[in-house]
Amino acid sequence: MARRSDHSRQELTELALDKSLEIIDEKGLSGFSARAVAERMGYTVGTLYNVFGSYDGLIFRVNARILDAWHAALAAGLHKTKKDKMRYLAYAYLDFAGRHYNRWTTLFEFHAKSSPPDWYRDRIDRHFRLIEETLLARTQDPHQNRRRAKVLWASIHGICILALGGKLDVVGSDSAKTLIDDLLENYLGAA
Amino acid sequence: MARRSDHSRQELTELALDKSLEIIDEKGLSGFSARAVAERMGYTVGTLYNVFGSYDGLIFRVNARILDAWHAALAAGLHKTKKDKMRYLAYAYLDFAGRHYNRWTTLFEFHAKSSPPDWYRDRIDRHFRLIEETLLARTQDPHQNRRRAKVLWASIHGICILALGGKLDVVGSDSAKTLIDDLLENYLGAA
DNA sequence: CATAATATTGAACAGTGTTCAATATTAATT
DNA sequence: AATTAATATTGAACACTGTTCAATATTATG
Repeated sequence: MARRSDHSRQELTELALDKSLEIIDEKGLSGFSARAVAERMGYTVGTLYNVFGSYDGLIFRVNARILDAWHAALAAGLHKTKKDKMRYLAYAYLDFAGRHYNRWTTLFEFHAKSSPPDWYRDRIDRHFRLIEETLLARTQDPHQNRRRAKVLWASIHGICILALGGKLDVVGSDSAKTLIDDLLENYLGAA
Repeated sequence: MARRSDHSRQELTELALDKSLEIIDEKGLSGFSARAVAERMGYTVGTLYNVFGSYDGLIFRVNARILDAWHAALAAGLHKTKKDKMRYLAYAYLDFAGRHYNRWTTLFEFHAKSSPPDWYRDRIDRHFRLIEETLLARTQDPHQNRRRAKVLWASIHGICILALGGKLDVVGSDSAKTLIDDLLENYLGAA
């Protein structure tokens, strides 16, 4: 039996999240389970439930981790970019989704039974604000800006999720990148 | 015990698909299970597996039904529409997704372990061709046409899935319809 | 009418999230 | 230091999932 002094509560959550991402990287969400995580931690399901309360509670934390990494990857290069920030953002979006495909799809394949906690919604908002602020360099009208941000956000998401999921017959020249180029060219070029 | 003369094989599949859609309409994919379908049919799981082979096999058939209904809804009004067919198509897309939300999300929430059968891919292609052909009225270059169809297809999909899923803060004026309008206006207006 | 063929059943299996009494470990108190 | 209170950990149990398959019931065939 694992002694309770082996890991503090915080170390325990850290360990759980690490092992969770490990499993997701290896097998995706379908290979993910509470018992699988517990086993890799060297603990049992009970302990996991004592820490996270429920399966949903655990995955929300895992997804928050993924969102944090994703946001960091987007924001990092954005500050260094001077011209055409919007295009950089879209590329970086696609790049992360492709590089960490299993983590990225987990964000959307997971359908919680309960509604997301506040700290999770905050991370979604933060993600969205990135596009909104990048667009702000182009437009001044805040209403129009928000609407355009939503359209671009949703469109880029749609392109990534269908293209990377192999549901758009994207081969050769018509890669996901090309589609994003086409979207930005025509949508923003006209606006 | 149900006699095997009660329903022919075809009647059996029909019954199963009907009950499946019934459950999905009521509870969504999370309330859907092989046993639940069998129970409503008045049979047992074994019979269901004898007919459909596997859970994935069943759901692919259910989803094909949903795609058929969706395609019919899109195509029906499209032929009657004269001007701005593209806008009609996008509206009809959104309308079906909203009117039969549980059926629509089932199409995307279901993640098969096996790759889809040919007759399923055909239905996806047929769906995509609708946009492609509608666009053809605008452009002549087939390469450009295909690319634009993909971009629009993915973008509209992204808008619907995020907006209807409540992940875009779409309230008041910024409804999903408004976003679609904005997309078509700017993307096609420039092209 | 006997036999071959097959449709249907229901129990069994391994897996899932979830709960919770029993136990082991630590902290607090005397 | 010994006892007691508090809590972390366990593992069995529950209801559910998809899946399999021998046994049985039903129908078709010779």
